[in-house]
Amino acid sequence: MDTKSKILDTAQALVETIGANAMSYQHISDAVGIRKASIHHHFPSKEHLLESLVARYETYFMGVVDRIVGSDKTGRAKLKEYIALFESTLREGKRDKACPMGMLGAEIQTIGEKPRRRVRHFYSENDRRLAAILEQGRKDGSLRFAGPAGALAGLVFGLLEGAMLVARGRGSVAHFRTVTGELLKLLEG
Amino acid sequence: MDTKSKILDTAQALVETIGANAMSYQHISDAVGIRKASIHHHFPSKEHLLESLVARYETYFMGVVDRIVGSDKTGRAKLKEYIALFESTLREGKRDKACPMGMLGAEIQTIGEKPRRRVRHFYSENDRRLAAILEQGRKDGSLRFAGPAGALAGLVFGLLEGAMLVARGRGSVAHFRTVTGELLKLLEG
DNA sequence: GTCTATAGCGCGATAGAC
DNA sequence: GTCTATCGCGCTATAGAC
Repeated sequence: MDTKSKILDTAQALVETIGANAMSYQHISDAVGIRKASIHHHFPSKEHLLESLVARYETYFMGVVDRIVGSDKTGRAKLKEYIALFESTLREGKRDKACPMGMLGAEIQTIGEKPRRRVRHFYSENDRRLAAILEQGRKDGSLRFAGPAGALAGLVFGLLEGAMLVARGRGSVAHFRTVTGELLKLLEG
Repeated sequence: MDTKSKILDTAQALVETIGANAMSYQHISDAVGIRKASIHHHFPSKEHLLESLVARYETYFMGVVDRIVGSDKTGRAKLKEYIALFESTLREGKRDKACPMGMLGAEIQTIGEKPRRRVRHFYSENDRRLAAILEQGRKDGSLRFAGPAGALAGLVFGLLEGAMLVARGRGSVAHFRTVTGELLKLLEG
């Protein structure tokens, strides 16, 4: 695997556990096994690094979600798979991880203009796909709710981000599972 | 107002906007109008400062919530007031603010052991009160849901924290209102 | 209780050799 | 593309005068 990807992998893991503000070139240097100056060769500034990180994550995440959307399942089954994506991040590694887009959302005022725009773009792209899943569920009868699917998509995504942060704060994946189970119950009427 | 309170007020506003990691003694020094060394006289270390901040916020917040719980209203009306607390924080000041306990939840790995314990304690105390509001709503018929009220309390709180972060990321209080409106619709059956 | 002064460190970033 | 070396800054924290 090339150095650039190794740097991004490490940076992403750091954002997921301690956040972008607490992450440093020194951390990445130690983990990847190259010097700080070499990181600057690939990513001239921290803002560039974060921008690349968000762009890569959006490509990866939307690819996974697109496969879920395009599969041959009920809306409710797709929603369950979507939720499972977040739970798998939470369970990853030794220490609980939060969604990188949730962490960067919390740090949105300090990450710089370009990363900020990328994070907003991620939110928009995600909402479109999640709304499509929910709308399908309503049409095929596997989910029950009133009003625009986009509004409910905002609820579901906000819930997943918040529940991850709280669950991690409590050191409890069980808490996350309880909360998402509750959501599914509400949407099954 | 005494210096200690001024320092805590400023620190809290900073946590709500940029987070604990981005907040520095220099920021507080500039805003309060005293020197960095004077802040250390009141709070020997940043960890002490954060610990006091969370303790004070819990006392304040639970006091407000207790008044809501003890009032003569339906469970649904109380839930609306509880939600309004979060929206008022989001609208506060020039730049959108997030809930300080949500911000510290995101930064939970880097704030130190004592503040971490206080944040967890806040979550527990909050859940008890929110569950009581929801349970009352179910009994008086103003809210409809199945299963333990504690599980739904986790859902509601997670949603509020997450929706605040996402709404702030999008620079849109309207997003928060849409999402919380959607939650109330789901709980009204 | 507030001040000046400073220690000591880690940060992001750059210059230039190889 | 990676290295050594270093710059300049901001950070938390401390010592000691007033």
